[in-house]
Amino acid sequence: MFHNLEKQIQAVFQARLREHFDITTEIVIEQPKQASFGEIALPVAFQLARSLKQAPRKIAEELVKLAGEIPGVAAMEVAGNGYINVRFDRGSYGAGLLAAPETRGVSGTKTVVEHTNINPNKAAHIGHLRNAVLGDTFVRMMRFLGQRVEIQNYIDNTGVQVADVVAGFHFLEKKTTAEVAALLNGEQKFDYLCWDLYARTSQYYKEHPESLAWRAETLHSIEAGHGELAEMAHLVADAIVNCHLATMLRLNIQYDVLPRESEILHLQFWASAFEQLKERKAIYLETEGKNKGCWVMPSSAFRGEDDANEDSKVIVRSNGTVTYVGKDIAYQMWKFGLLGKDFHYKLLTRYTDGHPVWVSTAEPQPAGAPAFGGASRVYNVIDVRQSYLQDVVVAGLNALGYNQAAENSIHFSYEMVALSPRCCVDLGIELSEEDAKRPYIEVSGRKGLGVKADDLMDKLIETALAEVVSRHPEDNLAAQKAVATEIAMGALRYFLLKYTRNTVIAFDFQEALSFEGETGPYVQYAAVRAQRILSKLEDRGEALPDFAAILTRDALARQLKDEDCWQVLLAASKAEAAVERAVASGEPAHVAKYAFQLAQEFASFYQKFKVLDEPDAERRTLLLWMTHFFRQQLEKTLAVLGIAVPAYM
RNA sequence: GCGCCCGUAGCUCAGCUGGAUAGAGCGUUUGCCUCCGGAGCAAAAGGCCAGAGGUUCGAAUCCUCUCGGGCGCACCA
Repeated sequence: MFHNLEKQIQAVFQARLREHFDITTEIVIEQPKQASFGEIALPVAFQLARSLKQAPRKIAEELVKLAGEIPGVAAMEVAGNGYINVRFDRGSYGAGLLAAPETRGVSGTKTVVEHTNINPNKAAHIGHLRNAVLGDTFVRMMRFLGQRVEIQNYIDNTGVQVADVVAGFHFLEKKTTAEVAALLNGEQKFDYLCWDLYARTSQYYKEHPESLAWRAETLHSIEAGHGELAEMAHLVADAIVNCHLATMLRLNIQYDVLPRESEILHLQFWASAFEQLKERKAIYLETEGKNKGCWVMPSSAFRGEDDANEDSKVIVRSNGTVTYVGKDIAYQMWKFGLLGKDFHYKLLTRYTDGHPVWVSTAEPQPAGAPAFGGASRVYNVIDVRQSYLQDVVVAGLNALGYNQAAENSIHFSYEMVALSPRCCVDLGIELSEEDAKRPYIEVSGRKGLGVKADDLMDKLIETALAEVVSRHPEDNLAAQKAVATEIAMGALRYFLLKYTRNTVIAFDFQEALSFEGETGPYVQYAAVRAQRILSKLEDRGEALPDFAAILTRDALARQLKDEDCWQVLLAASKAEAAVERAVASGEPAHVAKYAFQLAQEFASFYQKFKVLDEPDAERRTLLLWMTHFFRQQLEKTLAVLGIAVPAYM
């Protein structure tokens, strides 16, 4: 509704400018500094002042005259040096909201979002959570706007990190595959056990460099695809993937398909990409220097001509094996349907709502899997430190002549989650004097330094449960736990989303565990209170009034003269516009910010108006409708953020 | 050395493609439960937007330089 009206007003001004001044320009719309100035403001006169050689104010006055009557607009005023402030016709705006819920079609082209991508060798930590929550929320945002999106979670089940844990089990702990298998259902969570083992193995390498031969042997076995070590690697990786899926599900994060590196190798995805790269001369065989014997991509391809003297990037090592970037180019080509090959898929599991998760496999399977990949746009949610490698992947596509795909390959980058020095102290981690002075300490899987995702969630639930129990001692424990869980997960998702992507989060328990102020629970609380008013109405034996029948356009115009009511309604009507803007700017934080502002508006409304005790019938109906509308918009916005509305708080 | 990002209230952060008097939350101070539950509301204090130049009607936002901080630049992923 809000957005449509904006578009109409833009169109009118554009048309008038064309007709009378022969000018084609974008009509910028902004929010007036003060709400009392109107609903939207147009600074267009300033833009034109120069070319028309007239004072902005004069131009603005003329434009207002030329614009004439616009449906849905009550008045336009020139203010300041030349702003055009537009006031909506409140009656018709309200009637529009009441009449037509917004509907959207579903787009035909597919977008792929790749996120999570955790090495399957240890428990997930908060840094992984930021990745998954950002990716998941961005998917929800796009789906909300009617776009078709496929969620991929890439599994590097054949890499160094898995190999190190396998080497730890086999060489350090002298365990057989059967013995490792027995640990899967043991007392300690398997991903936690591997977390410790990974840190221990890394430490052992450091102290005994000769033991790095274990890694080489393990990697070799994994690549060959048979033997005890390869078998153990599969066991470990598959088990950890299941742990990760369970961890993410706690935050309501699901996937469509898990493409695995083992299949990229076995199905020879790289061979196809390699042929194309050689044919197009995107890479060449280096014959001298330190990269002699490697296939490399010249730096000019991904750095620009100015830095042509920079190092080129090795794609195939002198021993014939392909690097990570090479595999990633092949994988990226597959996502766009440009590789000429596909995985086979088998059903890995179904979520309780029936949604299937597929996993790649090397053997042909009976039909049943949907068509994956073949996207027209791809978002890779990867932290900003890998920008350089993502640039190389895009350069690869460009060098192959796939410029369209290159252009639609988006590195959805974000900054890391680090630990605040205080947080390290809380965790009992000793810091060097130098580190203690730093603004934040980087998480390190190799050192076992970090906050595990499941631990954090447990702690949040525990904290929330204490609150719930003290506020609602009458309810049973299971219900209390369910509510506490929704609050805790809401708090966590909001915490990870409130920062814009390129802000480093210095993690701090005190802030993450807060349920007051700009937090998820604050927003949830607003929705719960709105719902509570509506259920109180039922408790009193009343049904929801027939809003449309009572709230005619005239009645709305009458009632919405109240500035406070109008502002709340206006804010609530902007949910769709807020999501649209956030998708355009690629910033989930904007949706979080909007949700918070909306909750603030309602909290204020709630304090000011006693909805159920309102004596005037028409006004009471309006307040009830606003409460209902607000609740609906808030729930919708929270759903986009992946946050539930608890039954009570 | 080269490249990218950042520097806004005591602290943590917003500030959409330049636009009206720079905004939140936390913390501090002060009010508000005869209630649709206070995980809340109302209000106060708190700013040379790191610094210096420039571009223009107009700069926290764009350009240049300086200072301070972070991250990249493997035959690791």
